[in-house]
Amino acid sequence: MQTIEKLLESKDIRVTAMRLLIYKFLAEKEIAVTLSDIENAFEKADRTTLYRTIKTFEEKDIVHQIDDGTGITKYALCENGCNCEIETDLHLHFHCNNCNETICLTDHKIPQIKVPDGFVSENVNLVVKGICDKCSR
Amino acid sequence: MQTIEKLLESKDIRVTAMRLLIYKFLAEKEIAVTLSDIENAFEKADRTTLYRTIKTFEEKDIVHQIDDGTGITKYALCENGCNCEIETDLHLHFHCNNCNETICLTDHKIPQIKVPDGFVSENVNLVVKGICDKCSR
DNA sequence: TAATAAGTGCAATGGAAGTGCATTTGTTAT
DNA sequence: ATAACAAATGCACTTCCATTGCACTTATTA
Repeated sequence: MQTIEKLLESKDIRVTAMRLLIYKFLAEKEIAVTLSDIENAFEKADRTTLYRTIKTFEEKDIVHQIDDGTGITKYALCENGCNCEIETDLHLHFHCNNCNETICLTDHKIPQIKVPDGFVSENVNLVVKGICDKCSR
Repeated sequence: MQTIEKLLESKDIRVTAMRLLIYKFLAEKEIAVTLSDIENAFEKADRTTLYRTIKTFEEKDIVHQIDDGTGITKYALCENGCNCEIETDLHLHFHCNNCNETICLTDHKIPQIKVPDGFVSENVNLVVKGICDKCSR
């Protein structure tokens, strides 16, 4: 996967075996994953390494953090051209109360939210909870 | 405060000194509070009691839980007639990145969110982050 | 007033996040 | 090529919040 290496390099991240594996793992997943998920997938690797890898990815805008209300932070790959830090680019997340999975609804942007005078909106976190398409069938 | 007692009884919650105090504490606060906040306010009481009291309040829809992304769950009193469990009644929460306080914007209802076919929306959690009115002055 | 249920307090557990330090691996310059 | 250096990884440990089990106290009801 030459492309992943290029991507990492373009973000000033050194290419290591671990990072390639974790990137691939995230890319295969369509859902947001917890640190434990990654841990289970790579039992040979140390938790700290996985933790720091994810944090590195997060800093470099390769993954974004999701707070779906379960109390456990999840992570998902940013899409091509995803600018997580830009407010207007924020998409919403769907958390299934049945299978407990959280997915990015990338093409569903968050509508403009009005806040009272004096309040300055910098960021919006929107999680819709319910039953996902797999579980509702 | 006869009214608080009536309220608790109407929700099938036994009136105790502790519960009245905690209710009053929450009523005085305009912001959402953490368990630690309550703990600090009632140093004589045990943490467990406070925890279970809040949980009881939550079950009976007297308070609602707020996940503002700080990783610490906060709680706030439901307003009169607030039906937290009803989707259409959901208000949004504002978290100030400066003073770290979270408040309910009760009169700001969450706009209708469209989800893809197959997805069933049951609940929406919306947290706007930024600078609150006190800090922006 | 005895019996019972609910509320409270103490102690302990578990899970996730985060940090310090030693070791290994990779990069760069001589 | 190799020494010097920087980054990455692994291990151990700590902290913080959430949660539970059990004993004890308080309130309710028969």
